[in-house]
Amino acid sequence: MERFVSNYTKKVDGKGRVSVPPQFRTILQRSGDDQIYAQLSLETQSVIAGGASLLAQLEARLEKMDPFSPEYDDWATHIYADNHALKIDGDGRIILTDAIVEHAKIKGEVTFAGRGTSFHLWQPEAFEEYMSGVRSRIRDVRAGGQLS
Amino acid sequence: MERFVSNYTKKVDGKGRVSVPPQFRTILQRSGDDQIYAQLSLETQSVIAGGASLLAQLEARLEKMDPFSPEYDDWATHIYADNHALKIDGDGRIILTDAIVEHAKIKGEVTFAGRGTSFHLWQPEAFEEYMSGVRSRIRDVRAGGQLS
DNA sequence: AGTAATTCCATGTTATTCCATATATTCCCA
DNA sequence: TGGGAATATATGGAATAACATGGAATTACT
Repeated sequence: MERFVSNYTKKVDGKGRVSVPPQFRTILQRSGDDQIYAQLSLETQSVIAGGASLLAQLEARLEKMDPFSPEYDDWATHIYADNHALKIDGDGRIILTDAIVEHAKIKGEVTFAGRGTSFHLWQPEAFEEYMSGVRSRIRDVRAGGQLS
Repeated sequence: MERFVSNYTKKVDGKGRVSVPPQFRTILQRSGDDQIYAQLSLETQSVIAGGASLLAQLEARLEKMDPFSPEYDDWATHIYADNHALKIDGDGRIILTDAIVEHAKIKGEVTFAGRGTSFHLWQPEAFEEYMSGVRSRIRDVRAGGQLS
């Protein structure tokens, strides 16, 4: 399976439309996806996005749980109710929902950040901050001798 | 099978009419449902809704029980008597029964929340409260190291 | 006939699709 | 390797279609 790699920042117009980076669009098309599943992240002010395989991945975790447990209810509710299906239109654009825009504090621009089998949506500055945190944490671990 | 994903809030008019979100309506139509089975939730002030497959799912649980046990009677009664069949009219609307409105404390607006093979009906504020509980419980589990 | 329920219709609103142009990218050949 | 043409993308706006919503008309019930 092809991976979502690199990051791209795109403009959002007044109607909430954004054109999906062609590199990502191609991957989605090839796996037969005509829409993006976008889930609000619980850890950061970002959105986890991907094709049908992303939803399948989440559902696989769900299926390992006891269907009558409260944990199952919580997880299932989050997976489906906090998930937004964004159709890719004829021009390769998606429309961000209000919930997504509010959660990620998006205003004018969005960054699409590759994450392998999925990608994340960020407000550009928030993404930069997050990235510098990521980088310095990795550096710290290395300095401590964990990695060569 | 297609999943009920995302959440949508709709107005309820004086006659109790609500238009079903087109995304959900399409899924129901495609599976041949012209009505919605709506069951009062025993856990929360919400209503569990879906097509014929939802009822089939509930009946499957019933069939695993001893038909001569008191539990069977209770469960069977709940499945059928606490269940309201809501016809979808020509304009894509359903009419909420008084029992549903009272149980979910609906007043003016309802939220349709996707739950995969079914969806839930909530009074909008109650839904938001429920969701923040769901999200924080999942976050707590993760912080405790249960999930990555 | 009176009442309630359902279907039908009208209209404003929203969402989606379509189109046009500017810009960028790729490809081909000199 | 440097144009330059062809193709693809980005982006805004216009046209079209779908939807939401209230009320009226019709039907069913008693």
